[in-house]
Amino acid sequence: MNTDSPDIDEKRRMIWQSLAAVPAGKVVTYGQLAQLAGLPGYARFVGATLKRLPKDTQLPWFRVINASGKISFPEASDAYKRQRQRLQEDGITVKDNRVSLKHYQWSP
DNA sequence: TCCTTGACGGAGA
DNA sequence: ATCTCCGCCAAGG
Repeated sequence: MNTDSPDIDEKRRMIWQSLAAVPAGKVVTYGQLAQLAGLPGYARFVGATLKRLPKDTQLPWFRVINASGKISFPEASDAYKRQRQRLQEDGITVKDNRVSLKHYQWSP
C-alpha cells in the first residue's frame, strides 16, 4: 500500500512515464528527465525515484546518466558495472566512465 | 521537528 | 579538465 502524499506520488508517475519513452541507444541526464516530466529543478528527485524502482523493473533506468556524461555510481560498485553493461548492450560506447552526450543524448 | 544524506547540476576558481 | 560551493527537493534518522 502507498502511504506517500498524492502529490509526491504523482511526480513519480510523471517521471516513470517520461523514462519509459527513452529509446534504446539513447541516454538522458537526470535533470533532462526531470524537465521532460514537467518538473524542472527536480534532478535530485529523479535519482531518488530511480533508487526506489524494483530490481526487476522494465523501465530503462540505465539510460539515465549525470550531466557530466558519467554514470553516477562508484566505478568499483556492482551498480556501476550493471549500468555500464546495459548501456553497452544498447550499443552505447562507455569510455573511461564516460558517455558522449553529443552522440547519444536523446532529444524528443 | 531538526539535521543529514543523496543515482543532481550550475557557477566559479 | 577538476574541484569546491551552494541551491535544490525528498527521504531517513
